[in-house]
Amino acid sequence: MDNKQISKAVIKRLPRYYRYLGELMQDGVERISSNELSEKMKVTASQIRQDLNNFGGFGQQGYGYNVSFLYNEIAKILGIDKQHNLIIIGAGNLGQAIANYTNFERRGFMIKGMFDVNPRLIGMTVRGIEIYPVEQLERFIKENDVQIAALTIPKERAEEMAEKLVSYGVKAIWNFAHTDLNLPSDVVVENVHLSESLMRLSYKVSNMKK
Amino acid sequence: MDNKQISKAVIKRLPRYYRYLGELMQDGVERISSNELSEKMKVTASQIRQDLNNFGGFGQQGYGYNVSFLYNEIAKILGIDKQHNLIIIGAGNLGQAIANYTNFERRGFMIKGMFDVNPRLIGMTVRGIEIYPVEQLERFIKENDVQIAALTIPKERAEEMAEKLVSYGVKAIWNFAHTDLNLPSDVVVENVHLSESLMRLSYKVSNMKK
DNA sequence: TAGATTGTTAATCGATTAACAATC
DNA sequence: TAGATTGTTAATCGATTAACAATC
Repeated sequence: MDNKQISKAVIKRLPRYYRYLGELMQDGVERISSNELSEKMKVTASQIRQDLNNFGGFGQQGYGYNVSFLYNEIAKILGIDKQHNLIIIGAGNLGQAIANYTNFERRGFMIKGMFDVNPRLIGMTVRGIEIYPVEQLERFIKENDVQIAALTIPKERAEEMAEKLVSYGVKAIWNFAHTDLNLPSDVVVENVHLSESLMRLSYKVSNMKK
Repeated sequence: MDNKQISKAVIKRLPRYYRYLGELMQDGVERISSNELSEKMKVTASQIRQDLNNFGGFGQQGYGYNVSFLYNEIAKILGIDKQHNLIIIGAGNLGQAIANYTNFERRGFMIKGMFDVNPRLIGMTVRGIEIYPVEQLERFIKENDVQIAALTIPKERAEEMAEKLVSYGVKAIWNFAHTDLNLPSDVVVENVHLSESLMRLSYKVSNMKK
């Protein structure tokens, strides 16, 4: 919809704005200025105004921002005002952890099914979500209009599986495997590399001492 | 040890270098130039050289970098050449997923125990790691020299628990709770906010179309 | 209207890339 | 020595912050 390219740094911050605005709503706050919000979030008010103005003038001079309006606008920007169908590849602990997390569904991410190669898991359910054999992937993806696949399998099989998923019509991979996926440029990949996160933590601990 | 401040962007990239170097080692590659590595990793050779030179001259003109030497140097920088004792707070799926991930231990992160409030879980073990009641936290942390705590509990109890952990001597929190922790500045926090990651994915999917 | 606060331009800061002399 | 490639300085690019006129 927008023509000018929004910077990656801005996108990265949007979900955090969304989270804070949600909390403000729960607390019954109706309006907030960029200055108040900046104190809460520990960022500059300037950055908040700059970020939001990438998408349009959501505020009002002399008043600030209407919390619930802004909340909904950010939801639209993030595309979480629409439903997304999601499957989980790999029904191990991590896959099950994701399946158990009900908040995703509240944000429009419908977990349609889980898939695994382990015959002992097939047919079991996690919070009502069934585990299917990977042989049924193609049909399932097409029948259920699956756009997103969470990939929680060992890195050795990740790339091959990702390619398969894409060929079946998946548009986005939420990649938990400890490897980079090389996929066509029209496929979206969001990486969650836990081991890298832990190493960054290690760096900070090791180089603390001040 | 170093005096000049290393930029956050550089630190963020280090674990990825480490991963690629590890793979090169496994493939029996002994030396690599910044140019070859840049092609593999899809970054500029300039960036690689700049990044590494924050920490010292690891390469050699006309030769490139010795893979295993560089691998070990980055391990030292990241502090993963030393052992870190870690506990997991919250023995749900996510906590168990972390406990099951053996690679962490290969990198020196020893998972000493898990803790939960649910009496039904107490005494159970995950891959030999025992689940203890939270009442034993203080003693356990002191007796086992625990530096790092992975926090996989609901956001409502996260801040309070984090403060407790810090008061017991924990120096770093690996935070999976969907909230920001406000802790003393000498405590290290590394956030893994899965719901924010999924929203970023949603943004990318929704604004794709090119 | 006066006060408050946005939207937006300009200034600053930091990070990335390019270029090349140093040197193995 | 000649060729290759680093280490490092300089140039560019992008992101953040400051400032203030516009306006509710």
